[in-house]
Amino acid sequence: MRDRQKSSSATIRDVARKANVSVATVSRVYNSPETVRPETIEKVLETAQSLNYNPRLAARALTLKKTNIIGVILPDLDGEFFHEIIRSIDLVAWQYGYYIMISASHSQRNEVDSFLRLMSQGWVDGVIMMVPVLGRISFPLLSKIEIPIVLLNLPDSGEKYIQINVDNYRGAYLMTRHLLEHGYQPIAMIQGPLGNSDADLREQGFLAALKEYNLGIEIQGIHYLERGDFKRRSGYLAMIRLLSLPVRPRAVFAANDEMAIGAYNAIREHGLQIPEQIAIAGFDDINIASYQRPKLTTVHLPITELGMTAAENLIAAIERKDESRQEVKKIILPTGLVIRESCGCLNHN
Amino acid sequence: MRDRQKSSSATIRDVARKANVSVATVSRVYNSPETVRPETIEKVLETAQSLNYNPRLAARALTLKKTNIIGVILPDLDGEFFHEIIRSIDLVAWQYGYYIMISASHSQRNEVDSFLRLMSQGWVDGVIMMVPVLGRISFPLLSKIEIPIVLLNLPDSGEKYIQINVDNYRGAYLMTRHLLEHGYQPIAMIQGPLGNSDADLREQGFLAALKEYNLGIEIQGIHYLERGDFKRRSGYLAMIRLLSLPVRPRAVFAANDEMAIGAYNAIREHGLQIPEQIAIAGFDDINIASYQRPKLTTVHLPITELGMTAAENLIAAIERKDESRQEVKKIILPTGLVIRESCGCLNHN
DNA sequence: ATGAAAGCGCTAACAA
DNA sequence: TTGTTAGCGCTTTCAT
Repeated sequence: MRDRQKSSSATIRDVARKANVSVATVSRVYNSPETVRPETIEKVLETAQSLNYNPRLAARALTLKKTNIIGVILPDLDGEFFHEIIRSIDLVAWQYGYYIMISASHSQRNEVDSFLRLMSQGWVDGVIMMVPVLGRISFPLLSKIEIPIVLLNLPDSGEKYIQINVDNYRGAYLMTRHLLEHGYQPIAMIQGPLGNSDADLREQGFLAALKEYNLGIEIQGIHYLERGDFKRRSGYLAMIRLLSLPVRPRAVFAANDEMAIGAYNAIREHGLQIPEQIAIAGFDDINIASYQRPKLTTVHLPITELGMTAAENLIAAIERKDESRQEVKKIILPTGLVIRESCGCLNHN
Repeated sequence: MRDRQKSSSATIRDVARKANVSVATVSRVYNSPETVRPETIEKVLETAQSLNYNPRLAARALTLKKTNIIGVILPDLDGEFFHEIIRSIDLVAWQYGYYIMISASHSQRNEVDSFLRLMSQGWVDGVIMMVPVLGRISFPLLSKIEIPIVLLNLPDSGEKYIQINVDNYRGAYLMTRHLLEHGYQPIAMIQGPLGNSDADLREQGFLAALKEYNLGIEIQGIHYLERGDFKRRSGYLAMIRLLSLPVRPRAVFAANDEMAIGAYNAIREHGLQIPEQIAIAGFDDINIASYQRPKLTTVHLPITELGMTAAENLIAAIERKDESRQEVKKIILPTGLVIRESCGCLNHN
């Protein structure tokens, strides 16, 4: 009458009973084994195994107020980036014994806010969040959250969170200089969408390099800056406008690879050669960049590092007790040039 | 002396006290509002809001033995598939109020088994799992898990789980027939890795179509089946072997798009034209398939449907009480042809 | 080194 | 309709 072992999994009490110890001892075996006698440990562990016992994490979470889950909120990213970010976060999370809970924001869902509410329901110990544009994030709401947050790729907003960025400015600056050094002029840029901080910084880097050469976006009254929206088609359209200029740009720097590929198409349609007549450079180093013909020269984004750094910092913040949990910190990860065929500079080096 | 409102979030008791009701009433407001008076509901909700109260899910999980989290275990997928699967699962999970916990299996981690253990720690109500090859999965371990499991894209193993597959056989069959109908002969196939069930089924579909035309993989003593490993390079190498045959195949069906793209390169290197001299078809319909020149004809995989169906079935199984939780069910999702340029059949239709 | 017991926040009988 | 109370499975003082 006493062995009504529920077929569902065993609890700490079952183990304690069967091993003739108290539940406290069983608990200790798992949490502070150094305080319990070796033989006891062994006995408990054996019993546990025979009962197929595993500590129920939810119960643990209740007492400890810690779930060991970290939330990851991502916008509508390119599949490749998405994958890479998750992978890298997962990699370090796993190492530290954390699980990851994901929200891939679909366009039909109020991504950030709605998920943040869930976060506040206590499922996660911390959050890694990437928001596409500053306006999309609600700082008042964010500030209600009492758990550590790591913000990815957000413009400098003066807000006090751990922020990890990629060096858009420098990447653009270096690429532009590279193009300039090889004598290309005029150089045009196909910009990203208005209000997108990545786009803004890339433009600034571009302009800074031009300025060093005493150039600007306007030469002889011709304007060499076109705006796109990061999508392929906008690159195509922007390129068409650029091609109809009285003086064609000798090189075009697209603010991302997708637009660069769009530009490829426009150029091909006009029967021009890349890089012989027009050099092209992109930004992001997405997978297909290297499959283009000619292979696209671009700026590499350190996605893996971004994810790993985010996870490391978040976990550090979580595990740093009380004080200074909401650390303020800004990390900028370096970008690097990937010189391939489309800029025509490969063998001049 | 009594208002030591901890700055950390409020509990159900705080709300009850402040609203002058019992905790049971507060709980009811959230779980069965129809059993409580409207005015009371309002009062409770207001108080809750003023206290910034949210039910602590971990506590709820403890009593209910239900976390509303579903686990997703994926192998080392292509970024695009990965993204798509997660997105689609997330989409329906969200709808039903579930969260998703992910494990992206890195090669350095014993993916399945180790994560399954975590699953058994009670964090998740069910698991969606996709394993690349049958051998990689441990059924003995699986059978210890007491929660519903949905298996994705697994070969028919006779095991009793909910399984959702994609119709590899039929896709390959249809594509082969398509090629045959347009008079191509001989047709070669670049196969996937040994033991991979997707690959096997694709081969079977291919052979079935050939047989209908009274053909086989061997014509005049020449063998038209080459094995690859689903990676681009193996497609390239296989194609080179195919090109050195005494009688070149008129069409080549690669068991996936990556290998088809590898084949493109080999063909180009030999100075041959696609599809004029050799028609090519792939399988998977990955993104870059349409960026190739000529655009790759391929078989479309219903990834979104796969993820959504998986999530729907898993949740149904979770919510179906006790009886028949471990339903046995096998769903096969249809694949479809995507006729583009590389098969040269576009305008014959 | 080990045990007894209180409590984490919530739900669900059972009573009223 | 609402309140009381006993757990859910675990950790952690405080005793022993």
